[in-house]
Order: sequence, then C-alpha cells, then structure tokens
Amino acid sequence: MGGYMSNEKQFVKEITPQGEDFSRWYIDVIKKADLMSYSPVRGCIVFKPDGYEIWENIQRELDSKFKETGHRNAYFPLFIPESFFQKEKEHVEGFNPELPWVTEAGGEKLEERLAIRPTSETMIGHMYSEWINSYRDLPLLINQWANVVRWEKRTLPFLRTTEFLWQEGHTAHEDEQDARRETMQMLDVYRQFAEDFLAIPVIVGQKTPSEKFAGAIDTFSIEAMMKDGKAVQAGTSHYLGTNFAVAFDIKFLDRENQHQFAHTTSWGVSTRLIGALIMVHGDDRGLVLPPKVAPTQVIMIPIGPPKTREQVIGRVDELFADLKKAGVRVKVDDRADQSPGWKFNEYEMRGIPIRVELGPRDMENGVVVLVSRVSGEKKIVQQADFVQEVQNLLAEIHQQMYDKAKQFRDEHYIAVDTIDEFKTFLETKRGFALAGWCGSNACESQVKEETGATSRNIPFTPSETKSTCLVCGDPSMHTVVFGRSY
RNA sequence: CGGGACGUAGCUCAGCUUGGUAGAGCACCUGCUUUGGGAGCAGGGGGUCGCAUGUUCAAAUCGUGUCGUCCCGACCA
Repeated sequence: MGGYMSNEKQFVKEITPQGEDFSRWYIDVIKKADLMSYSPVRGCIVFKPDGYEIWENIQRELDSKFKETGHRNAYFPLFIPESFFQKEKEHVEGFNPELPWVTEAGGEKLEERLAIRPTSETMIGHMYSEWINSYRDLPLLINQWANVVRWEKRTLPFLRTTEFLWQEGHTAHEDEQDARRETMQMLDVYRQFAEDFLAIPVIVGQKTPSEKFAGAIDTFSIEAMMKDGKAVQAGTSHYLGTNFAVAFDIKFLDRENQHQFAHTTSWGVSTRLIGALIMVHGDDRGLVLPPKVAPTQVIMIPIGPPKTREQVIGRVDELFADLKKAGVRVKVDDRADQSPGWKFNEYEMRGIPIRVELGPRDMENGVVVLVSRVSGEKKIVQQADFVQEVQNLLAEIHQQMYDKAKQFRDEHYIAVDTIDEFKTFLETKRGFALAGWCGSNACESQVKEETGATSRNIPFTPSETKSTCLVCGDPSMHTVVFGRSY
C-alpha cells in the first residue's frame, strides 16, 4: 500500500494533467504552487517567496562553488552606453533586436542612448581595459549576480521572461590555454551543480556556430530534457578569444614586456533553471522539488482529535527541534482548521520532498511516518532514529529523482541516420536525436524547417558517433544532439 | 511580430446568441461539531464585468481601439 489514494484520477483540482496539455500543466502548477505572479508589465513576472527562495538556494550553492574556484563578486551598471555595443560587430547584431533603450531622463533627452543590459560583456570589457595592465593582473576572475533584460517576442514564466535574474562570470586570462581551461572548468561546475543539486541529468557539449553566443569564439552548454521531450539550455560557458579584448582594448604587458590582448570568457545560468526544475521533475500532482533546492525539505503534520492533540503537537515540536538543529529545512503545519488530507494534497502539490505524519497511534508505538513525495512510499521509523532516517531519505530522494529523470531522458534520446527517422521519432515519442551532421548551415536549418528541432550541442561524450549527415548523407563532421527547445 | 482563443469575486468558470436588479462552486469571516488522504451544518463578507471609447433611454452583453494572458508559427538565456 502506497501513500497515495488508490484511485489515480485527477488529484489536485485545477491542475491539468501533463498528458493532456503540458503547457497548461506548467502554468497551472506554477500558479497553484504560488511560485510567481504575472505582473502588469508584459513578459515580466513577480518571483513570489516560494519561487524566489528556490533561486536563493541556487545562488547560495553556486556562489560558494564560484568562490571555491577563485572568483569574486562585483556589480556593474544596469545601463550601457550605445557606443559600447557598436564595438563588437557580432555582438551588436546578435542583441540589437532585443534591447530596450533609455532615451530620456529627468525630462531631458539623453545625449547618448543607454541600453538596459542584456548581458554585460561590453560594460565589463570596458572596465577590464582600465583594470588590466600587466600579466600580474591576470587572471581576473569576477562574477556578477544581476538582472538583465531581453525584449523577447514570446515569453513564458521562468523559462523566458523579459527581465530575468542570472549570474554572469567574466574572466580575463594571459593566453588561450588558460582561458579555455576556465571555460571548461565552469562548464563542469554547472554540470555538477545540475546533477548533484538539481537532480537534472545534462548533455555537455559545444554549440554549433549558428547557435553560439554573439561575439564568442566557442560556446559550450549543458542541455536538459523536459518531460515533454523539449530541451532547455541550462547553462552556458563561452570562450571569447580576444574578440572583446580587441573591441575594448583589454591589453597587458607580458613577461617579455610585449603588449598582448587578454583572452576572456563568460559563463552564466539564469532563473530559467527554476522552470527546468519544474518541467523535469513535476508530475500530475504538482511540483516535485529536489531536496537540496527545496525551500522546505520536510513538512510535519500532527494528526488526531482534540483530546490527544496537545500531546501529539508536543512530540512533533520536539522532533521538529531535533531536525532543525541538524540543519534540515523543516516546517510544522499544526493548523486545526485544515484536515490532514487537505494538507497532504497541498504539500504534495507544492513539491515538498518529505512529509512527516505523527498521530496518536504513532505516539503509542514510538514511531513516526515518513512519506516521500517522489515515490509516494510510506516509511514507518522509530522516533529515536528520526533525524538520521530523514537525512537518509533526503539523500535517497535526490538519487531517485536523478535516476528517474535520467531514465526518462535516455528513453527519449535516440540515434538516427536520417531526418525522416527523426521526424517519425518526434511524432511518435518526442525527445532528442543524436545524428551525424556535415557541418553546413544549410543542413542544420533544413532540420529546423522540417522538424522544428535545432541543434542543441555537439556532445563531448555521445553514446555513439554517426558517420553520415542526417540531411545530405555526406560524411559527417560532428555527431550532434537535435531537439525542440524552449 | 503574424494566425487563433480568452480577460466577469482570491481561484475555476456560468451569464453575452436575443442589451433591462451581476451569479455558482471552491476560497475567506463567525459559531458549533470535526481531524490517519481535499470534513459537516448554520450564518456572513466580497466584483467600477481588463482598460478606453462609440451606439443606446439603458452595455458584462453590440461596435471600435488598447493592454494583458494562453496556444500555434517566425526570433531568442
């Protein structure tokens, strides 16, 4: 007997089942779970406390990883002079369509328009040119936590909003080798973070030229699969070469007293990770949060009639204090005006990893009931072992969630030889396809035209290599992951 | 930015075709009874019908415009 009611029919009212309409499901869940609110401004959402706290947990973990790898935080201006964008040709072409401009302030027209940053390469490049003079100033390893704005045509809460929160690392190095090492190091930080913290398996690889960042030499990404088979780019890391150094005159004197351009990198993840989390792990009951990011990891629910209530709550409070002392994020819901059943459903919908039930029967037996959100399994444990059992279960839940997500991903990730094979796969099953690619833009865009899928990346460790292009049949240059994406 | 749909109570929606006192369920407040998978009864509060404008004696209802959301396309973290 599991923890769920025997009939599996729609459990949470007002959440559309995933199988019926995945987009509706997503919107229903984030609203019902109280993660965000639409704002009066098009495409901009309010991150409500439960949503924002997920971001805070992401921030805390990543920030410490950045610091472990030698980076320090700084903050740069929101406004970027128009002339800065003109300095790097690819960059301006890439971002112009989505820039908002400040043209007037204090009732007067500005001499030079100010863009609201879509990313800070230009501003930071400008500053770095002032800060860097000698090889002794390198490497310069800085990260910024910030909001950025991109005027997107189509928005979706968390996954693509007009204004979003992110971090952008910007580093400068003496030579290509060191900059490339940084690029790969941070990509791996992201990979590890996605797997170990968010329980999301990712495909690590390099972007094709058409998908790379405007102004980068090489762009790398980690790609995650949502439960509808679509991809989310969960993190990127760029080797920028000397493109921005040349554009912004980031020069230093090397050991031989020669002027050299610095090699720079940038890398980032954004609040879209929250959307990815929801779409990777959520189910028809609502959110399912991995323990490490969950704002509340354990919800304790005392059960029973008024006559035993005080006693039960007293014991719950003791157990609560023990857990809290052990560093677990735990809450008690001892409201008397909601039934236990109501609370069970409510906290399942909100994705809290573990529910703890304690009632009169458990009091007599000296036990407590733990229920896992992801598996629905009930586990009865001795109160004496409570803290240890909860900690074990939290770790177990993380692993189960990762395994489950990986199994789903693998089941929806196939190798194909032809575009027709891919099309059939998309129609019947949905997901990613691994395929050979000759390297031409024409073939890449034909895939998009015929399937709606784009190249996600060229994986570093594909399960197999494909020797011919899925479109033209010529010898392939790369084995690429294709998929529809958010 | 094109094509489609939708904006009425905190939420989900009915009412609109055929203009005439703004409704239901859930949520909320009060009281009593309840409490191991969304409790029951009784009473109560809450809406300038997205906004603007036009037609009309009269507009949630008809017309126009605008803003927002969702879906589908073109562009993107």
